[in-house]
Amino acid sequence: MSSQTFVDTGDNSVSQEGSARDRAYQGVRAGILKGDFPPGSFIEEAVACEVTGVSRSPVREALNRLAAEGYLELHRRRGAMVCRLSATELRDLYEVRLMVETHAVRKICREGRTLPPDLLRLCDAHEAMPAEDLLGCVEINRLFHQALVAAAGNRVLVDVFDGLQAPLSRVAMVSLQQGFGKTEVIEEEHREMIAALSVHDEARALAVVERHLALMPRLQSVLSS
Amino acid sequence: MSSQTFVDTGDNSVSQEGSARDRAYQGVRAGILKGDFPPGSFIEEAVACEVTGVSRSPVREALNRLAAEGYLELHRRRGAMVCRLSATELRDLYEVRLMVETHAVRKICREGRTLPPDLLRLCDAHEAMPAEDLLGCVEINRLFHQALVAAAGNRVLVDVFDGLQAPLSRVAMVSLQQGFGKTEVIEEEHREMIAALSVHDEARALAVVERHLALMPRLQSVLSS
DNA sequence: CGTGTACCTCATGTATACAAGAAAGCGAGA
DNA sequence: TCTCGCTTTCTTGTATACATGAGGTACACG
Repeated sequence: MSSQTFVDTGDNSVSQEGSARDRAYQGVRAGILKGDFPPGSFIEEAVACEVTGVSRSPVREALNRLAAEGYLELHRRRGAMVCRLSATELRDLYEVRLMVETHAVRKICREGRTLPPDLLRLCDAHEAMPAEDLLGCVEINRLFHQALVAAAGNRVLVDVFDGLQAPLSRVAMVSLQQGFGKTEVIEEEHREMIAALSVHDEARALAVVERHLALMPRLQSVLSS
Repeated sequence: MSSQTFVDTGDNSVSQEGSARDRAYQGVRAGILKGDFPPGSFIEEAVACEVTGVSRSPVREALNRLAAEGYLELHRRRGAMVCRLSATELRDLYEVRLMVETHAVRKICREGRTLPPDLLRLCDAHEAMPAEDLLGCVEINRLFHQALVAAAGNRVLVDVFDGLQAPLSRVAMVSLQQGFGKTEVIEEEHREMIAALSVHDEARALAVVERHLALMPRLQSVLSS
């Protein structure tokens, strides 16, 4: 999640061992995604401290970062509320996501860009991933699309895409939990995209992307809870 | 700057009086834009404390926010470095900005959306603004384009646009300081955009936007210093 | 004179103590 | 019994103290 401007250490993994702030960030984020902190609920700093085992200073920084990424809403002197996902926001979100990925696909095809080998490896990793590791599946999926956008060669575009990831990850997580998203289908469509992009078939690639992104915004009701 | 997910108090002004964190944020941001902290330099927390008159806790939170917005790069155990703006990043940035504003313009025209009265008032405000208030001009310009994008009716798109503002504001600031951007020209083009959008003339509106956004990325040399 | 090492300094990362405001609970009056 | 207001308590906002690791300097050795 390189939306935050850190010196990227290169590893894009979920490094559990890092600073106290990182542990707090990972812990609270996982809690939100897994549903331990439901939408609309407030996360008290003290609770976050107990959960993650660090003191308030790094916890506050983690909460600030999660707010900047769109997981939380900070209410002055009230605390951090887990964002609700409304139906309209979901629609807006997928419209913007489609705009971004469409732009990337067009650029890749028109400029004849070569795809990085990461994309294929991510498909294999997706296949090898145990189906019960929901967080892992979501992460792999995120990395695939991120690599796709990155292949367009515009770093700012990747940053924008990363900025959408907070609600997208939550949607994906709920989607898998509810049994909507089938990982096999997703992976198959990913391979289709690679096939179309490899030969710079813009029309076909766009069609696949649109179909792929049209699947998800079904589960509005589940989210606002 | 609603990139940060706060409960918007409604006023979009630069409220100097707020929490200590806000004062620190405003102070350091202004210092970066005015050039007191040149690109590539490190901002020590102690210095930021002296400048803004608050203690390290709120200063750290302000620096974290500025990093999330793209003003600073946080180096672990090294501190906060003012981001350099490279030529390629500038190119990428304007490509993405054009994508966003183009999308907004298309949507406004195709869906026959009415423009908010704010747009005209912002033009008047721009005209009335004293030319020596560079920060104020940059802010007005930002608000105009933000309102334009907002008129498309997609909140996420506005958030994405806001996320681009850090480097855009810096470019605009340098542009004015160096005497590149003429405020009269900018304002005139703004009025042209409004005219084209009011009658939903998509082709003309797109042409104006492209011309308007093509002006700026001239001053690569000035920025990386 | 150049280089390497050890120590020292200082900035950041973390923890904790203090201040202030908000919300909930309690009591008195209507 | 309901309502208004006060007090109490708890949470967040801010300040400061302590821990840790990076970088610089000085000294010794080749």
